[in-house]
Amino acid sequence: MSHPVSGSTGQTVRMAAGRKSSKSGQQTKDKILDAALATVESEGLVGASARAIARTGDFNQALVFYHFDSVEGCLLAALERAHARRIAKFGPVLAEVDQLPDLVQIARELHASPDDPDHAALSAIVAGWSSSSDLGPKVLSTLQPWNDLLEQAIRRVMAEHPLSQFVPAKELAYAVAAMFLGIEVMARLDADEKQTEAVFAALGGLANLAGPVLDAVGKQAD
Amino acid sequence: MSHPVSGSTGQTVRMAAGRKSSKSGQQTKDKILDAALATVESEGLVGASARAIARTGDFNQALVFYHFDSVEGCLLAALERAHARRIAKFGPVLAEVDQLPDLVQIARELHASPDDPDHAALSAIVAGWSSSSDLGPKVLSTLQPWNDLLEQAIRRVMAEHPLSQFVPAKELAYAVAAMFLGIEVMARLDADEKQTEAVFAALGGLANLAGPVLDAVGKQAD
DNA sequence: GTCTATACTTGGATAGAC
DNA sequence: GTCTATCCAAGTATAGAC
Repeated sequence: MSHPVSGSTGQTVRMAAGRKSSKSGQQTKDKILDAALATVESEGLVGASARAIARTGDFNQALVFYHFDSVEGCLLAALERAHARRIAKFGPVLAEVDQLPDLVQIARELHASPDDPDHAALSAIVAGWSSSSDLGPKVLSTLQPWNDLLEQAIRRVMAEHPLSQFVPAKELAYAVAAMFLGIEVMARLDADEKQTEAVFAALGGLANLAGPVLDAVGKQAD
Repeated sequence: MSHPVSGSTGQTVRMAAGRKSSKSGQQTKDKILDAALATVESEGLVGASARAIARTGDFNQALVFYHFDSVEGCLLAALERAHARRIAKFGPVLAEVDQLPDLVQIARELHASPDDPDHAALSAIVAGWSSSSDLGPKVLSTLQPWNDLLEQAIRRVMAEHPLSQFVPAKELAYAVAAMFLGIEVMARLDADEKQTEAVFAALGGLANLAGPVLDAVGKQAD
């Protein structure tokens, strides 16, 4: 069935003492992670069993355990890789934001970037793993960079504003991150994208409003 | 709606031709739903199988299928019952809110009411079922009352303010609901409650700030 | 009408082939 | 080092007892 060594001739580069190149291993890992995310997206987190993942990617289900020890480990690795990608792509932009509308715009792009099909799966994993033991902390630490970036962005937005001292940036960043997570979760429940679009549009509008309002308050505070 | 015949003695009332009262059936149903929520809370949504639920409630696992057809059906029923309870309890209060700080306060109470252990399970189900087909819409319609209540509350908060016409209450309600959902999801990932507490406190502070700010802008707009 | 014993399906994990 | 055949546990669901 199928072709485990598609494309390449299976050229396992020979290294010292019978060790093969780790290249094929890495490729397989990537293939598994791709399949894992795709499966979560199509079947939901509950339906993402090792077998289902293997069906999606057309490989033997035991590979999941060989490469990642367990299904949970596999999904965690997928989560981490996808987040790393997204941070790499959006982190630099986010690090420059100093206006509220830009922040909303980035969230909007994060929500629906066509080249990033992982997206829907991410919120499903984060949300679905509000379960026990050691997974929570690990997921949380994967998410942490976003919070940090958001916190700094909020500080830049409020910089030099007279009210900035009353705005707890860390907690607000947490709340904003929670909001975007919540929107993703709701979007997955909702069939039509239009409502989500409307919400982002409304947030954008409010963000545009916030600038002048804060300015007005700033003047009045003088 | 709660117990139609609460307060009676709990005997199996004999009816014509060997039919028993449906009361025992209802009691069993409630027992199952209680166990279902408790299981989601302790094992996570993924771990909430019929067997796990039955273990928690100490009954035969097949009862889940007899009374609710499927595990999904059981969890959906549990979700609906719990939300109905919460709406019954907090709906009237929410319907009176006309100030931002009160809104945050209600969210805070919703988050941790000691007599309502269902809470953590709810967000887990909502979040985890961002999966396929017909579940999404059903969950969404269960959630709808909250959105409506929030929308009206926002309209009352903004009533007669010069900027009210620029605030899309429906979309903002959606975003606020998403935020609270997101906070619950994050809270389940997080081990310590302190961070969540801090976030609610910060939101409360900001809400207190918002009143004067909006007033100031209102004056300036004249 | 209510519940249990049991049949059958799928999933996780490993011992061993290549 | 990579992958497959196979085992056993756990899951869903029903046929039939009470």
